[in-house]
Amino acid sequence: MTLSSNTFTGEYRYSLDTKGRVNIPAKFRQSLSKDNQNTFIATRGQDPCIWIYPLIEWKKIEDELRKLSSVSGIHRTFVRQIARSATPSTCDKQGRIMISPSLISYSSLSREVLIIGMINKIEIWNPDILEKVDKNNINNDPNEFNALSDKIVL
Amino acid sequence: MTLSSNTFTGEYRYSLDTKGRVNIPAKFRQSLSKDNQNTFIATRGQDPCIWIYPLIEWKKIEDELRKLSSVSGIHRTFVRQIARSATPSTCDKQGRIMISPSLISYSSLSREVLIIGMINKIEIWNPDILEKVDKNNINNDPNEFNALSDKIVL
DNA sequence: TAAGATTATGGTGAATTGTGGGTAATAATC
DNA sequence: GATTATTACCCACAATTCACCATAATCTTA
Repeated sequence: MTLSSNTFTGEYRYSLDTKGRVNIPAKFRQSLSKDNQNTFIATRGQDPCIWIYPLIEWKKIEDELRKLSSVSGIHRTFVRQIARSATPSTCDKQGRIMISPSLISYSSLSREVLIIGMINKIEIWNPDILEKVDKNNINNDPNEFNALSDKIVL
Repeated sequence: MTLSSNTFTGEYRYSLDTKGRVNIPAKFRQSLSKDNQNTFIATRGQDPCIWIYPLIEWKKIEDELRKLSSVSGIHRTFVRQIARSATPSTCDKQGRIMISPSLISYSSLSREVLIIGMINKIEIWNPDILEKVDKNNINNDPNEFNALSDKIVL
């Protein structure tokens, strides 16, 4: 009840059950505004993880994608990557959503999953893979973020 | 009652109890405006410490983070670092907030902690680590700040 | 010095939450 | 139309979380 609606933060270790369902953390569900009708859109992330948007947030993405001209090959590829795997899913009464087999294999999920609040969306990771990605990022220039100081004040 | 609301200054030595709770100094609590609902958001600092924002201040950060495009890898990493560890916590009747185990380990907190007012946020340090960081900074170019003269008047 | 505020510490219990699995309803396939 | 596969709903259980209470010690202020 404290954060803005449709805003997600925090990190949770949950499990993907044998039916391909995964729980949406209660805190995330509470943050959802009514007009989402408990519905999310799951799609391939730009990293090897799953991105999950609340319906309302997804519609903003749709609008952005519409603006990309399909005359450009890169644009087509980009739109295709995101659009083809986007699948809507509604929470069941226990607060879980279903993840499609193709998304599960894309993000190499097994039983244990890491759920991360990313402000306007949710990420689902295989914990081992995120760890590797993290290490990779650290090995890059640690002052990498400095350039962001023009864009954002903390 | 003298400073603007939601503005923090000063330094305090407090203790982290065995349940991971830490007291927010009374002076800081008194400085909080009502619309914060006694709620803070704790997250990883850019230094090895914890950053604690009053709810209202955090919402500004949220807005900034929303503007960063997830098409950029650096932006994703940046948002993830901050968002994944961001956890809201409301003061209990004793004036304490809960600190998550992952934040405690990130900032290497043990029983004794140093709480520092940083104007728009609060920092929580392991005193030993801050001392080291301070020494390090001194060893750098003492004129390092000069470049800031365009940005701030003292 | 006395009274009031503030901090330190830990215990308790009610409410919530994550998880597993059974079953009925619906959709898809042949 | 019959059979199979898929999906969503329901119930149950164990574990955790978290807010509240109580109390002692310390510090501040009148």
